[in-house]
Amino acid sequence: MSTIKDVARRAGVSISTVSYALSGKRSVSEETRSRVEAAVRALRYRPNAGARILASARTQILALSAPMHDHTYPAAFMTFVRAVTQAAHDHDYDVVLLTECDDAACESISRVVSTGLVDGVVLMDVVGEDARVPLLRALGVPSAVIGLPEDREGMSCVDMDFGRAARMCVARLADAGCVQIGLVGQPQALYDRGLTFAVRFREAFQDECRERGLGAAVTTSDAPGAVARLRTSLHGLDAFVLDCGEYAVEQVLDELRETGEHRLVGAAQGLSIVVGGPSFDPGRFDPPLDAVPVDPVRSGSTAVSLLLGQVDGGTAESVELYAPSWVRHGSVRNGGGLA
Amino acid sequence: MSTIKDVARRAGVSISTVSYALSGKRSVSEETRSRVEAAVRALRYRPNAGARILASARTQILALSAPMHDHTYPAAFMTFVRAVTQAAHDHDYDVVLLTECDDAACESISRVVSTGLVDGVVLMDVVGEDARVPLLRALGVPSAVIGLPEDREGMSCVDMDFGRAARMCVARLADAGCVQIGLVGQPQALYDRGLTFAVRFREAFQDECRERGLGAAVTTSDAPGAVARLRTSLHGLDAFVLDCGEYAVEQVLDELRETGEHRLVGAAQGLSIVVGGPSFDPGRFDPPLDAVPVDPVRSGSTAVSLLLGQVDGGTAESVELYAPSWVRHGSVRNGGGLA
DNA sequence: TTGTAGGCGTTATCAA
DNA sequence: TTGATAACGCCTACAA
Repeated sequence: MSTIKDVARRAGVSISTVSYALSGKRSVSEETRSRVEAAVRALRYRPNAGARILASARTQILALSAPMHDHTYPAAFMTFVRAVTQAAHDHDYDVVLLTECDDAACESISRVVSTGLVDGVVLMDVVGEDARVPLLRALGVPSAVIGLPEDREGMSCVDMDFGRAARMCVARLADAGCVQIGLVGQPQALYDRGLTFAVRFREAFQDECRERGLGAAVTTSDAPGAVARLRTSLHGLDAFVLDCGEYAVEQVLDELRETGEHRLVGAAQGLSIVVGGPSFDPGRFDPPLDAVPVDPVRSGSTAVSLLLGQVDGGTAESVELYAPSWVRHGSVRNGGGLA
Repeated sequence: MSTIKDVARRAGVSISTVSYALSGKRSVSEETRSRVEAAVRALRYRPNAGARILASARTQILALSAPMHDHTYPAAFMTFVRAVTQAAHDHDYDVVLLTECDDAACESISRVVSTGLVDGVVLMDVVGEDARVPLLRALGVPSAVIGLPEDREGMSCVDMDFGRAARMCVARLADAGCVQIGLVGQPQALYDRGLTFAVRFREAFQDECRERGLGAAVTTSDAPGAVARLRTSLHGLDAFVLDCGEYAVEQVLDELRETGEHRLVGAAQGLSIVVGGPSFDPGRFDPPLDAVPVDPVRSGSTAVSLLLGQVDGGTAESVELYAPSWVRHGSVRNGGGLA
């Protein structure tokens, strides 16, 4: 491996000139610059990461804390991880992936931060009272949170507005003439863990139904039979909101299939269905389903931008809850009150 | 942030003594060691990553090249990524995740290697003629491949023996008395890309059926209707081998459900089904399915071990194809010829 | 058992 | 516009 010294010698200039020619942090004559560039190419020079980090106190690396536990949805995990790494690479950053949970997650974060391995930390999969949040604050490291922890003083957060998403689902169903709405929520464990997107969605769903005087029932997607469970507590059910994983959506459709009701999804006299906040494609079900999907790319790139803003000396504390948008596939009657 | 200098001063020893006390690379008296440790705790000292990397030419970081394209299975991706990061952490290594595909994947790899950011590279999702393989060889960097590229001279590879897995599926079905076997393979795109596990499985399936004089038919899982397609080309179908994604497995079961055949899966006169090489749980289907699953933890930890062996000066070139093992859930009649 | 000191490859300050 | 040179923080021969 050739070093900056070799480049300097070959280009007939000093080391510092090479450094500046490459970083552009001070002006260099056109002629020297091209001599330096030629030498760089000839020697296939690449600045050494360790030396650069030591001298500049910038690593061009950020940590992504993406804890993986039994209830992690693979599709969501993958999509968000991809979005964050993509956004990071767009800004010439690499990503160190930390997959531990709970205490081990905190230990990993403190290790990479306090050894100076990373310039900042992105948090995925946050819960209401997330131990990583006070940790990041204590460490005083640039950071961004995908999700909405309770305690967000001084934190930068980004997420879809799941409350608004739930209200949007209810509103459209109501506009379409539905009056008895059942929610198939996440597995109970997610609420117990306090995953904020799930909690926010469910609460807003109930609030909106109450405010509109609609019948509402709620169940979780731990076991099959969600449709039957909802029907026992709410008669005349005419719409479903599915805030659950891909597989649970399939189970609901299977249940409807047994009675042939799946053929009437979206029909004037049939059931209406909408999926809340999926990170998978709601159009590939049979029948295709309307949805209010999250936007992982937006979440990821916003998180990275918020983070890098702090690295460059900016301030933190900004919460970006972006508006949900509706994706129509015809599973809500009357086109969701708009047709 | 306190440095090794602060620790040395506080402990009343020299810098090198602190270094040695912490690394254990030379003996230190019990008394000084404890004084050093006390100082480390008091100052919350953590060695600086950049400095350590620069001085030691070891980064304790490895790159995981896990290209994400449209056909990537989320569950498999997640499981393997987790396994690799877990194994790396067990060896005090961090993982830089590279998600780009094709040329961009190669560029990322050469960047992190030639800047000296990583000590080695793990490859996931390799295809037969994978451009990353010759690249790694040219770079002369420690590496390990999860999968089996054509050209593996000087490479360390690990994977389940998918050929043997396919033969095992056929053998058990044959032992159970099945004579007409249909394979639902991966989407065509995976074969076109040359993903080795898919190709190896399919070829071995066909070979084994031929050698045993069994009827065999093959289709892909691009579109629903796999069962019907197989039946048009093979009459009297009595067994299925499913080497495909989770969703495609569901579709096959749905198809059988329409005719009520799903109730006879595994029965003496019914259909037999086995899933080849899944990284998802085959027991959660209805009915639960027998399978010959991959072992992502084994693949990941073996890959990391092979890699770190090279970092410590060992040699490369070793191919570990571990034997498949059968997971029984009752979807093959006669218990797979063993009951 | 411990200390001294050179070097790792950059960046950035200070002169020129 | 350019060049010396002092950090950056740690590791590790070499000495004692």
